[in-house]
Amino acid sequence: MLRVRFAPSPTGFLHVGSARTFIFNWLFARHHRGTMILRVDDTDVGRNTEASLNSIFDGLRWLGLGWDEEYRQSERLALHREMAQAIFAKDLAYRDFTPAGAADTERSGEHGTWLFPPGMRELSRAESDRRAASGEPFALRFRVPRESGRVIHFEDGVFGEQSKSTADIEDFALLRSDGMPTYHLASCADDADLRISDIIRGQDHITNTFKHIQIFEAAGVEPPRFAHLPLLVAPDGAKLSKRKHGPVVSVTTYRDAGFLPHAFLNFLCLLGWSPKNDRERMPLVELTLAFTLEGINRSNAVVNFSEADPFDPKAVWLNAETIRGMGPGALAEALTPFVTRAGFEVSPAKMALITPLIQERIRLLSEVTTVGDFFFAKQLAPYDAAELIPQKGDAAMAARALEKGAAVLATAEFRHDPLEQALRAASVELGIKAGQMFQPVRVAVCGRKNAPPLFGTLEALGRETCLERIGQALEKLKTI
RNA sequence: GGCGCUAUCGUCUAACGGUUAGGACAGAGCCCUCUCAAGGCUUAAAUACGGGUUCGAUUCCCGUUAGCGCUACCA
Repeated sequence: MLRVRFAPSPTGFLHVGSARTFIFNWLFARHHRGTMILRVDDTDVGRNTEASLNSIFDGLRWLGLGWDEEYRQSERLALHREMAQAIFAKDLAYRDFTPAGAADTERSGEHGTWLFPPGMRELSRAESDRRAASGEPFALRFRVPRESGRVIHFEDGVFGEQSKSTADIEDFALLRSDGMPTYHLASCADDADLRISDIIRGQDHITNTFKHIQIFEAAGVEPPRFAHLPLLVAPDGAKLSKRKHGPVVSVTTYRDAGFLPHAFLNFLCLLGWSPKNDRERMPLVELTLAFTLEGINRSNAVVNFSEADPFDPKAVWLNAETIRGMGPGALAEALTPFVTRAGFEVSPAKMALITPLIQERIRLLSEVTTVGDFFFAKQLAPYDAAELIPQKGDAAMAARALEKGAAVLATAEFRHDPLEQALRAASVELGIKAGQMFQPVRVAVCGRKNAPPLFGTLEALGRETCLERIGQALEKLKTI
Protein backbone atom coordinates (compact mmCIF):
# COMPACT_ATOMS: atom_id res chain seq x y z
CA MET A 1 0.00 0.00 0.00
CA LEU A 2 1.43 3.35 -1.04
CA ARG A 3 1.56 5.93 1.72
CA VAL A 4 2.71 9.52 1.44
CA ARG A 5 2.76 12.38 3.89
CA PHE A 6 2.79 16.15 3.98
CA ALA A 7 4.69 17.36 7.03
CA PRO A 8 4.49 21.11 7.63
CA SER A 9 6.01 22.72 10.68
CA PRO A 10 3.78 25.31 12.33
CA THR A 11 6.32 28.12 12.36
CA GLY A 12 4.71 30.36 9.75
CA PHE A 13 1.70 30.61 7.47
CA LEU A 14 1.04 28.09 4.73
CA HIS A 15 3.57 28.89 2.04
CA VAL A 16 2.70 28.49 -1.64
CA GLY A 17 5.65 26.14 -2.00
CA SER A 18 4.34 24.00 0.83
CA ALA A 19 0.91 24.04 -0.74
CA ARG A 20 2.40 22.71 -3.95
CA THR A 21 4.21 19.97 -2.07
CA PHE A 22 0.93 19.03 -0.43
CA ILE A 23 -0.87 19.00 -3.78
CA PHE A 24 1.77 16.86 -5.47
CA ASN A 25 1.70 14.39 -2.60
CA TRP A 26 -2.08 14.29 -2.74
CA LEU A 27 -2.12 13.79 -6.50
CA PHE A 28 0.48 11.05 -6.21
CA ALA A 29 -1.51 9.31 -3.51
CA ARG A 30 -4.80 9.53 -5.39
CA HIS A 31 -3.21 8.52 -8.68
CA HIS A 32 -1.97 5.33 -7.05
CA ARG A 33 -4.97 4.86 -4.78
CA GLY A 34 -2.69 5.29 -1.81
CA THR A 35 -3.04 7.04 1.54
CA MET A 36 -2.43 10.72 2.18
CA ILE A 37 -1.17 11.59 5.62
CA LEU A 38 -0.94 14.98 7.25
CA ARG A 39 1.71 15.13 9.93
CA VAL A 40 2.39 18.31 11.85
CA ASP A 41 6.12 18.48 12.49
CA ASP A 42 6.04 20.48 15.68
CA THR A 43 9.17 19.44 17.53
CA ASP A 44 10.60 22.95 17.61
CA VAL A 45 8.53 24.07 20.57
CA GLY A 46 10.23 27.45 20.69
CA ARG A 47 9.08 28.46 17.25
CA ASN A 48 5.68 26.83 17.01
CA THR A 49 2.68 29.11 17.14
CA GLU A 50 -1.02 28.49 17.32
CA ALA A 51 -1.61 31.16 14.67
CA SER A 52 0.64 29.33 12.29
CA LEU A 53 -1.13 26.06 12.88
CA ASN A 54 -4.44 27.74 12.14
CA SER A 55 -3.08 29.36 9.01
CA ILE A 56 -1.87 26.01 7.73
CA PHE A 57 -5.17 24.28 8.40
CA ASP A 58 -7.09 27.22 6.89
CA GLY A 59 -5.02 27.03 3.77
CA LEU A 60 -5.28 23.28 3.41
CA ARG A 61 -9.01 23.27 4.01
CA TRP A 62 -9.43 26.03 1.45
CA LEU A 63 -7.63 23.90 -1.13
CA GLY A 64 -10.33 21.37 -0.42
CA LEU A 65 -8.32 18.22 -1.09
CA GLY A 66 -8.37 16.65 2.35
CA TRP A 67 -6.28 13.83 3.79
CA ASP A 68 -6.78 10.37 5.22
CA GLU A 69 -4.80 10.32 8.45
CA GLU A 70 -3.52 13.02 10.73
CA TYR A 71 -0.72 13.04 13.31
CA ARG A 72 1.16 15.45 15.47
CA GLN A 73 4.81 14.80 16.17
CA SER A 74 4.72 16.34 19.60
CA GLU A 75 2.43 13.50 20.65
CA ARG A 76 4.89 10.89 19.50
CA LEU A 77 8.03 11.91 21.37
CA ALA A 78 8.39 8.56 23.11
CA LEU A 79 8.70 6.90 19.74
CA HIS A 80 11.43 9.32 18.68
CA ARG A 81 13.42 8.87 21.86
CA GLU A 82 13.11 5.14 21.54
CA MET A 83 14.72 5.26 18.14
CA ALA A 84 17.47 7.55 19.41
CA GLN A 85 18.09 5.18 22.26
CA ALA A 86 18.33 2.21 19.91
CA ILE A 87 20.85 4.01 17.75
CA PHE A 88 22.86 5.10 20.77
CA ALA A 89 22.80 1.55 22.09
CA LYS A 90 24.48 0.38 18.90
CA ASP A 91 27.11 3.09 19.43
CA LEU A 92 25.99 4.68 16.17
CA ALA A 93 25.50 7.94 18.06
CA TYR A 94 27.37 9.74 20.81
CA ARG A 95 26.80 12.40 23.43
CA ASP A 96 28.00 15.89 22.65
CA PHE A 97 28.50 17.99 25.76
CA THR A 98 29.42 21.12 23.85
CA PRO A 99 27.07 23.87 25.03
CA ALA A 100 24.44 24.69 22.41
CA GLY A 101 25.67 27.24 19.93
CA ALA A 102 29.10 27.42 21.51
CA ALA A 103 30.80 25.98 18.49
CA ASP A 104 29.18 28.42 16.08
CA THR A 105 31.94 30.99 16.29
CA GLU A 106 34.81 28.62 15.63
CA ARG A 107 32.99 26.77 12.88
CA SER A 108 32.07 29.83 10.87
CA GLY A 109 35.67 30.48 9.89
CA GLU A 110 36.92 31.33 6.45
CA HIS A 111 36.94 27.80 5.25
CA GLY A 112 33.59 26.59 6.40
CA THR A 113 32.70 24.21 9.08
CA TRP A 114 33.80 21.16 10.97
CA LEU A 115 32.18 17.80 10.48
CA PHE A 116 31.93 16.92 14.15
CA PRO A 117 32.48 18.64 17.49
CA PRO A 118 36.10 18.50 18.57
CA GLY A 119 36.75 15.92 21.24
CA MET A 120 33.23 14.67 21.73
CA ARG A 121 33.18 11.95 19.11
CA GLU A 122 36.20 10.27 20.70
CA LEU A 123 34.99 10.56 24.28
CA SER A 124 35.21 7.19 25.99
CA ARG A 125 31.93 5.58 26.90
CA ALA A 126 32.91 5.62 30.56
CA GLU A 127 33.68 9.33 30.49
CA SER A 128 30.53 10.03 28.55
CA ASP A 129 28.41 8.05 31.01
CA ARG A 130 30.06 9.80 33.97
CA ARG A 131 29.36 13.29 32.62
CA ALA A 132 25.80 12.35 31.71
CA ALA A 133 25.22 10.91 35.15
CA SER A 134 26.51 14.08 36.75
CA GLY A 135 23.68 15.91 35.03
CA GLU A 136 25.70 17.67 32.39
CA PRO A 137 23.41 18.44 29.41
CA PHE A 138 24.25 16.94 26.05
CA ALA A 139 22.97 16.61 22.52
CA LEU A 140 22.99 13.23 20.87
CA ARG A 141 24.82 13.17 17.56
CA PHE A 142 24.81 10.61 14.83
CA ARG A 143 28.22 9.03 14.33
CA VAL A 144 28.70 9.32 10.58
CA PRO A 145 31.26 6.73 9.46
CA ARG A 146 34.42 8.69 8.76
CA GLU A 147 37.12 6.29 7.68
CA SER A 148 35.06 3.91 5.62
CA GLY A 149 35.01 6.18 2.62
CA ARG A 150 31.50 4.94 2.15
CA VAL A 151 29.29 6.60 -0.43
CA ILE A 152 25.57 6.74 0.22
CA HIS A 153 23.39 6.16 -2.82
CA PHE A 154 19.74 6.56 -3.51
CA GLU A 155 17.53 6.74 -6.55
CA ASP A 156 15.56 9.96 -6.54
CA GLY A 157 12.17 9.78 -8.22
CA VAL A 158 12.80 13.12 -9.88
CA PHE A 159 16.55 13.75 -9.89
CA GLY A 160 17.67 10.20 -10.55
CA GLU A 161 20.75 8.54 -9.09
CA GLN A 162 22.17 10.50 -6.18
CA SER A 163 25.28 9.89 -4.17
CA LYS A 164 27.37 11.54 -1.52
CA SER A 165 30.41 10.47 0.42
CA THR A 166 30.01 10.10 4.18
CA ALA A 167 33.24 12.09 4.38
CA ASP A 168 31.17 15.14 3.42
CA ILE A 169 28.36 14.60 5.90
CA GLU A 170 28.60 16.18 9.32
CA ASP A 171 27.68 14.48 12.58
CA PHE A 172 24.16 15.85 12.76
CA ALA A 173 22.14 16.01 15.96
CA LEU A 174 19.44 13.49 16.79
CA LEU A 175 18.42 14.82 20.18
CA ARG A 176 18.74 18.34 21.52
CA SER A 177 20.19 18.96 24.95
CA ASP A 178 16.65 19.45 26.28
CA GLY A 179 15.81 15.96 25.15
CA MET A 180 13.62 16.99 22.23
CA PRO A 181 14.20 15.18 18.96
CA THR A 182 15.52 17.12 16.01
CA TYR A 183 13.72 17.21 12.70
CA HIS A 184 15.96 14.51 11.23
CA LEU A 185 15.25 12.03 13.99
CA ALA A 186 11.58 12.75 14.48
CA SER A 187 10.92 12.73 10.78
CA CYS A 188 12.62 9.40 10.20
CA ALA A 189 11.15 7.79 13.28
CA ASP A 190 7.67 8.81 12.22
CA ASP A 191 8.17 7.94 8.58
CA ALA A 192 9.25 4.49 9.66
CA ASP A 193 6.45 4.06 12.17
CA LEU A 194 3.79 5.36 9.80
CA ARG A 195 5.15 3.09 7.07
CA ILE A 196 5.57 5.95 4.63
CA SER A 197 6.44 4.41 1.30
CA ASP A 198 7.28 7.56 -0.66
CA ILE A 199 8.65 10.84 0.56
CA ILE A 200 7.91 13.70 -1.81
CA ARG A 201 9.31 16.98 -0.55
CA GLY A 202 11.18 20.10 -1.57
CA GLN A 203 14.58 19.92 -3.16
CA ASP A 204 16.03 21.74 -0.18
CA HIS A 205 15.90 18.35 1.53
CA ILE A 206 17.89 16.51 -1.06
CA THR A 207 21.14 16.68 0.88
CA ASN A 208 19.32 15.79 4.10
CA THR A 209 18.31 12.56 2.47
CA PHE A 210 21.81 11.17 2.89
CA LYS A 211 21.46 11.72 6.63
CA HIS A 212 18.02 10.21 6.72
CA ILE A 213 19.10 7.08 4.91
CA GLN A 214 21.75 6.57 7.56
CA ILE A 215 19.17 6.98 10.31
CA PHE A 216 16.89 4.41 8.71
CA GLU A 217 19.79 2.01 8.34
CA ALA A 218 20.95 2.56 11.90
CA ALA A 219 17.44 1.82 13.10
CA GLY A 220 17.30 -1.27 10.97
CA VAL A 221 14.50 0.00 8.77
CA GLU A 222 14.20 -0.12 5.01
CA PRO A 223 14.26 3.51 3.79
CA PRO A 224 11.26 4.72 1.79
CA ARG A 225 11.54 5.94 -1.79
CA PHE A 226 12.42 9.60 -2.21
CA ALA A 227 11.41 12.19 -4.76
CA HIS A 228 12.43 15.83 -4.54
CA LEU A 229 10.60 18.74 -6.07
CA PRO A 230 12.24 21.73 -7.71
CA LEU A 231 11.83 24.86 -5.62
CA LEU A 232 9.50 27.76 -6.21
CA VAL A 233 11.50 30.96 -6.45
CA ALA A 234 10.84 34.68 -6.77
CA PRO A 235 11.66 36.62 -9.95
CA ASP A 236 14.99 37.52 -8.35
CA GLY A 237 15.80 33.82 -8.22
CA ALA A 238 15.78 33.52 -4.45
CA LYS A 239 13.69 31.00 -2.60
CA LEU A 240 10.33 32.54 -1.74
CA SER A 241 10.34 33.96 1.75
CA LYS A 242 7.98 36.06 3.77
CA ARG A 243 10.70 38.38 4.93
CA LYS A 244 11.93 39.14 1.47
CA HIS A 245 8.82 38.83 -0.66
CA GLY A 246 5.93 39.62 1.65
CA PRO A 247 2.43 38.19 1.76
CA VAL A 248 2.53 36.92 -1.83
CA VAL A 249 4.07 33.73 -0.50
CA SER A 250 1.08 32.94 1.70
CA VAL A 251 -1.79 30.83 0.44
CA THR A 252 -4.32 32.90 2.35
CA THR A 253 -3.30 35.96 0.33
CA TYR A 254 -4.49 34.22 -2.82
CA ARG A 255 -7.70 33.15 -1.11
CA ASP A 256 -8.44 36.66 0.13
CA ALA A 257 -7.69 38.20 -3.26
CA GLY A 258 -10.38 36.06 -4.80
CA PHE A 259 -8.67 33.09 -6.31
CA LEU A 260 -10.76 29.97 -6.65
CA PRO A 261 -9.11 27.02 -4.93
CA HIS A 262 -9.01 24.94 -8.05
CA ALA A 263 -7.50 27.67 -10.20
CA PHE A 264 -4.79 28.22 -7.62
CA LEU A 265 -4.15 24.51 -7.37
CA ASN A 266 -4.07 24.18 -11.16
CA PHE A 267 -1.54 27.00 -11.35
CA LEU A 268 0.72 25.41 -8.77
CA CYS A 269 0.60 22.10 -10.62
CA LEU A 270 1.98 23.78 -13.71
CA LEU A 271 5.01 25.00 -11.79
CA GLY A 272 7.62 22.30 -12.13
CA TRP A 273 5.31 19.67 -13.55
CA SER A 274 3.94 19.10 -17.00
CA PRO A 275 1.53 16.55 -18.44
CA LYS A 276 3.63 16.91 -21.61
CA ASN A 277 0.59 17.19 -23.83
CA ASP A 278 0.05 20.96 -23.88
CA ARG A 279 -2.91 20.70 -21.54
CA GLU A 280 -3.04 23.49 -18.98
CA ARG A 281 -6.54 23.96 -17.65
CA MET A 282 -7.35 20.65 -16.09
CA PRO A 283 -10.03 19.49 -13.70
CA LEU A 284 -8.93 17.56 -10.64
CA VAL A 285 -9.70 14.16 -12.10
CA GLU A 286 -7.55 14.86 -15.12
CA LEU A 287 -4.75 16.15 -12.92
CA THR A 288 -4.98 13.01 -10.81
CA LEU A 289 -4.92 10.78 -13.84
CA ALA A 290 -2.05 12.62 -15.50
CA PHE A 291 0.18 13.14 -12.49
CA THR A 292 3.41 11.19 -12.46
CA LEU A 293 6.85 11.78 -11.01
CA GLU A 294 8.27 11.54 -14.54
CA GLY A 295 6.40 14.71 -15.41
CA ILE A 296 8.25 16.69 -12.76
CA ASN A 297 11.25 18.63 -14.01
CA ARG A 298 14.42 19.48 -12.21
CA SER A 299 14.89 23.21 -12.39
CA ASN A 300 13.39 25.77 -10.07
CA ALA A 301 10.26 27.56 -11.22
CA VAL A 302 9.75 31.30 -10.95
CA VAL A 303 6.52 32.60 -9.50
CA ASN A 304 6.28 35.68 -11.64
CA PHE A 305 5.01 38.44 -9.41
CA SER A 306 6.03 42.10 -9.03
CA GLU A 307 5.13 45.08 -6.90
CA ALA A 308 2.76 46.27 -9.60
CA ASP A 309 1.31 42.82 -10.10
CA PRO A 310 1.35 40.75 -6.94
CA PHE A 311 0.12 37.60 -8.66
CA ASP A 312 1.59 35.58 -11.50
CA PRO A 313 -0.31 36.50 -14.70
CA LYS A 314 -0.76 32.85 -15.47
CA ALA A 315 -2.44 32.27 -12.13
CA VAL A 316 -4.71 35.21 -12.78
CA TRP A 317 -5.56 33.94 -16.26
CA LEU A 318 -6.30 30.48 -14.93
CA ASN A 319 -8.56 32.05 -12.34
CA ALA A 320 -10.36 34.15 -14.95
CA GLU A 321 -10.87 31.05 -17.06
CA THR A 322 -12.23 29.18 -14.08
CA ILE A 323 -14.62 32.03 -13.30
CA ARG A 324 -15.87 32.07 -16.89
CA GLY A 325 -16.50 28.37 -16.69
CA MET A 326 -18.64 28.58 -13.57
CA GLY A 327 -22.40 28.35 -13.50
CA PRO A 328 -24.02 31.71 -12.73
CA GLY A 329 -25.49 30.47 -9.46
CA ALA A 330 -22.21 29.18 -8.12
CA LEU A 331 -20.41 32.33 -9.18
CA ALA A 332 -22.99 34.62 -7.59
CA GLU A 333 -22.58 32.67 -4.38
CA ALA A 334 -18.78 32.91 -4.51
CA LEU A 335 -18.95 36.63 -5.24
CA THR A 336 -21.37 37.68 -2.53
CA PRO A 337 -18.92 37.49 0.39
CA PHE A 338 -16.57 39.81 -1.49
CA VAL A 339 -19.39 42.29 -1.95
CA THR A 340 -20.42 42.28 1.68
CA ARG A 341 -16.82 42.38 2.84
CA ALA A 342 -16.43 45.62 0.88
CA GLY A 343 -19.27 47.07 2.91
CA PHE A 344 -22.14 46.71 0.44
CA GLU A 345 -25.45 44.97 0.71
CA VAL A 346 -26.91 43.06 -2.17
CA SER A 347 -29.91 40.81 -2.53
CA PRO A 348 -29.57 37.37 -4.11
CA ALA A 349 -31.99 38.48 -6.83
CA LYS A 350 -29.91 41.50 -7.78
CA MET A 351 -26.72 39.46 -7.55
CA ALA A 352 -28.23 37.00 -10.02
CA LEU A 353 -28.77 39.90 -12.45
CA ILE A 354 -25.29 41.32 -11.98
CA THR A 355 -23.26 38.12 -12.11
CA PRO A 356 -23.59 37.34 -15.83
CA LEU A 357 -22.74 40.94 -16.63
CA ILE A 358 -19.38 40.80 -14.92
CA GLN A 359 -18.56 37.12 -15.27
CA GLU A 360 -16.14 37.55 -18.15
CA ARG A 361 -14.85 40.89 -16.90
CA ILE A 362 -13.34 39.86 -13.60
CA ARG A 363 -10.19 37.84 -13.14
CA LEU A 364 -10.34 37.67 -9.37
CA LEU A 365 -13.47 37.41 -7.26
CA SER A 366 -12.44 40.56 -5.40
CA GLU A 367 -12.74 42.54 -8.63
CA VAL A 368 -16.51 42.34 -8.30
CA THR A 369 -16.39 45.60 -6.38
CA THR A 370 -13.97 47.37 -8.70
CA VAL A 371 -15.54 46.28 -11.97
CA GLY A 372 -19.06 46.48 -10.60
CA ASP A 373 -18.85 49.10 -7.87
CA PHE A 374 -21.70 51.16 -9.39
CA PHE A 375 -24.07 48.23 -9.00
CA PHE A 376 -23.64 48.33 -5.24
CA ALA A 377 -22.82 51.92 -4.31
CA LYS A 378 -25.68 54.19 -3.35
CA GLN A 379 -23.83 57.19 -4.75
CA LEU A 380 -21.64 57.07 -7.84
CA ALA A 381 -17.99 57.89 -7.35
CA PRO A 382 -17.19 61.35 -8.74
CA TYR A 383 -16.38 61.38 -12.44
CA ASP A 384 -15.43 63.98 -15.00
CA ALA A 385 -18.47 65.48 -16.76
CA ALA A 386 -16.50 65.43 -20.01
CA GLU A 387 -16.80 61.67 -19.97
CA LEU A 388 -20.48 62.10 -20.79
CA ILE A 389 -19.71 63.60 -24.17
CA PRO A 390 -19.93 61.00 -26.93
CA GLN A 391 -17.51 60.44 -29.78
CA LYS A 392 -17.72 63.21 -32.37
CA GLY A 393 -20.23 65.02 -30.24
CA ASP A 394 -20.42 67.86 -27.77
CA ALA A 395 -22.04 68.72 -24.45
CA ALA A 396 -25.22 69.71 -26.18
CA MET A 397 -25.48 66.33 -27.86
CA ALA A 398 -24.81 64.62 -24.53
CA ALA A 399 -27.58 66.62 -22.91
CA ARG A 400 -30.05 65.79 -25.68
CA ALA A 401 -29.15 62.10 -25.46
CA LEU A 402 -29.58 62.06 -21.72
CA GLU A 403 -32.87 63.93 -21.78
CA LYS A 404 -34.21 61.65 -24.44
CA GLY A 405 -32.81 58.66 -22.58
CA ALA A 406 -34.50 59.68 -19.38
CA ALA A 407 -37.78 60.13 -21.18
CA VAL A 408 -37.52 56.70 -22.77
CA LEU A 409 -36.46 54.96 -19.59
CA ALA A 410 -39.31 56.51 -17.69
CA THR A 411 -41.79 54.42 -19.61
CA ALA A 412 -39.86 51.50 -21.13
CA GLU A 413 -40.24 47.99 -19.87
CA PHE A 414 -37.09 47.40 -17.80
CA ARG A 415 -35.78 44.32 -19.47
CA HIS A 416 -32.83 43.88 -21.82
CA ASP A 417 -34.55 43.64 -25.21
CA PRO A 418 -37.19 46.33 -24.77
CA LEU A 419 -34.54 48.67 -23.37
CA GLU A 420 -32.30 48.13 -26.35
CA GLN A 421 -35.15 48.71 -28.80
CA ALA A 422 -36.25 51.86 -27.04
CA LEU A 423 -32.78 53.36 -26.85
CA ARG A 424 -31.93 52.50 -30.45
CA ALA A 425 -35.18 54.06 -31.58
CA ALA A 426 -34.34 57.13 -29.52
CA SER A 427 -31.00 57.54 -31.27
CA VAL A 428 -32.72 57.39 -34.65
CA GLU A 429 -35.19 60.02 -33.54
CA LEU A 430 -32.35 62.27 -32.42
CA GLY A 431 -30.47 61.63 -35.65
CA ILE A 432 -27.34 60.45 -33.84
CA LYS A 433 -25.47 57.14 -33.91
CA ALA A 434 -26.45 54.42 -31.50
CA GLY A 435 -23.05 54.66 -29.83
CA GLN A 436 -23.52 58.37 -29.32
CA MET A 437 -26.77 57.59 -27.57
CA PHE A 438 -25.43 54.77 -25.41
CA GLN A 439 -22.23 56.42 -24.30
CA PRO A 440 -23.72 59.29 -22.27
CA VAL A 441 -26.26 56.96 -20.71
CA ARG A 442 -23.58 54.45 -19.82
CA VAL A 443 -21.38 57.05 -18.17
CA ALA A 444 -24.37 58.53 -16.39
CA VAL A 445 -25.38 55.24 -14.77
CA CYS A 446 -21.95 53.66 -14.34
CA GLY A 447 -19.81 56.71 -13.74
CA ARG A 448 -17.27 55.65 -16.33
CA LYS A 449 -16.81 54.81 -19.98
CA ASN A 450 -15.76 51.22 -19.66
CA ALA A 451 -18.51 49.13 -18.21
CA PRO A 452 -20.51 45.95 -18.75
CA PRO A 453 -23.11 45.78 -21.56
CA LEU A 454 -25.54 48.64 -21.20
CA PHE A 455 -28.99 47.11 -21.34
CA GLY A 456 -28.36 44.37 -18.84
CA THR A 457 -26.76 46.96 -16.62
CA LEU A 458 -29.81 49.21 -16.79
CA GLU A 459 -32.02 46.27 -15.96
CA ALA A 460 -29.91 45.30 -12.95
CA LEU A 461 -29.83 48.87 -11.71
CA GLY A 462 -33.58 49.40 -12.05
CA ARG A 463 -35.58 52.33 -13.30
CA GLU A 464 -35.38 54.47 -10.22
CA THR A 465 -31.61 54.41 -9.92
CA CYS A 466 -31.09 54.94 -13.63
CA LEU A 467 -33.34 57.97 -13.78
CA GLU A 468 -31.79 59.45 -10.67
CA ARG A 469 -28.28 59.06 -12.05
CA ILE A 470 -29.21 60.47 -15.44
CA GLY A 471 -30.68 63.47 -13.65
CA GLN A 472 -27.42 63.95 -11.79
CA ALA A 473 -25.47 63.66 -15.02
CA LEU A 474 -27.59 66.37 -16.61
CA GLU A 475 -26.74 68.65 -13.68
CA LYS A 476 -23.07 67.80 -14.10
CA LEU A 477 -23.21 68.73 -17.78
CA LYS A 478 -24.23 72.25 -16.91
CA THR A 479 -20.87 72.74 -15.19
CA ILE A 480 -19.00 72.37 -18.46
C1' G B 1 35.01 27.71 1.57
C1' G B 2 33.01 22.40 1.18
C1' C B 3 29.22 19.32 -0.79
C1' G B 4 24.94 18.77 -3.85
C1' C B 5 21.57 20.33 -7.77
C1' U B 6 20.11 23.07 -12.14
C1' A B 7 20.50 25.74 -17.10
C1' U B 8 14.99 26.07 -24.10
C1' C B 9 11.22 32.63 -25.76
C1' G B 10 10.17 37.92 -20.34
C1' U B 11 7.50 33.67 -17.36
C1' C B 12 5.58 28.36 -17.16
C1' U B 13 6.88 24.55 -20.38
C1' A B 14 7.17 20.62 -25.09
C1' A B 15 10.56 18.28 -28.40
C1' C B 16 12.93 8.20 -29.25
C1' G B 17 20.13 12.20 -31.46
C1' G B 18 17.27 14.08 -37.34
C1' U B 19 11.21 19.45 -36.07
C1' U B 20 10.64 25.67 -40.13
C1' A B 21 12.65 24.26 -31.87
C1' G B 22 5.89 23.42 -30.52
C1' G B 23 2.15 25.29 -26.82
C1' A B 24 0.40 28.62 -22.91
C1' C B 25 0.53 33.36 -20.20
C1' A B 26 2.15 38.23 -20.72
C1' G B 27 3.30 41.97 -25.20
C1' A B 28 2.06 44.06 -30.27
C1' G B 29 -1.45 44.36 -34.46
C1' C B 30 -6.08 43.20 -36.97
C1' C B 31 -11.25 41.44 -36.87
C1' C B 32 -15.83 41.28 -34.12
C1' U B 33 -18.57 45.04 -31.27
C1' C B 34 -23.04 49.98 -27.75
C1' U B 35 -17.79 50.98 -24.38
C1' C B 36 -14.94 47.36 -21.69
C1' A B 37 -14.33 42.44 -21.69
C1' A B 38 -14.66 37.68 -23.95
C1' G B 39 -13.72 35.36 -28.65
C1' G B 40 -11.14 34.74 -33.60
C1' C B 41 -6.79 35.63 -36.64
C1' U B 42 -1.73 37.43 -37.14
C1' U B 43 2.99 38.78 -35.07
C1' A B 44 7.59 39.35 -32.23
C1' A B 45 10.38 36.32 -28.74
C1' A B 46 14.61 30.92 -26.66
C1' U B 47 18.32 26.11 -26.84
C1' A B 48 24.09 30.36 -21.34
C1' C B 49 29.38 29.77 -23.27
C1' G B 50 33.51 26.56 -24.98
C1' G B 51 35.14 21.91 -26.24
C1' G B 52 34.27 16.89 -27.51
C1' U B 53 31.30 12.03 -29.19
C1' U B 54 28.37 11.48 -33.78
C1' C B 55 26.89 11.48 -40.69
C1' G B 56 23.91 14.74 -37.41
C1' A B 57 23.38 17.53 -31.14
C1' U B 58 18.34 21.43 -27.37
C1' U B 59 19.05 16.23 -26.42
C1' C B 60 25.06 12.30 -24.62
C1' C B 61 30.19 13.53 -22.16
C1' C B 62 33.78 17.21 -20.14
C1' G B 63 34.95 22.14 -18.78
C1' U B 64 33.54 27.34 -17.92
C1' U B 65 30.01 30.72 -16.29
C1' A B 66 25.64 31.77 -13.71
C1' G B 67 21.81 30.56 -10.32
C1' C B 68 19.82 27.78 -6.37
C1' G B 69 20.06 24.51 -2.10
C1' C B 70 22.47 22.24 2.20
C1' U B 71 26.49 23.09 5.36
C1' A B 72 21.74 24.63 13.17
C1' C B 73 20.85 21.31 19.57
C1' C B 74 15.21 25.16 12.33
C1' A B 75 12.18 22.27 9.58
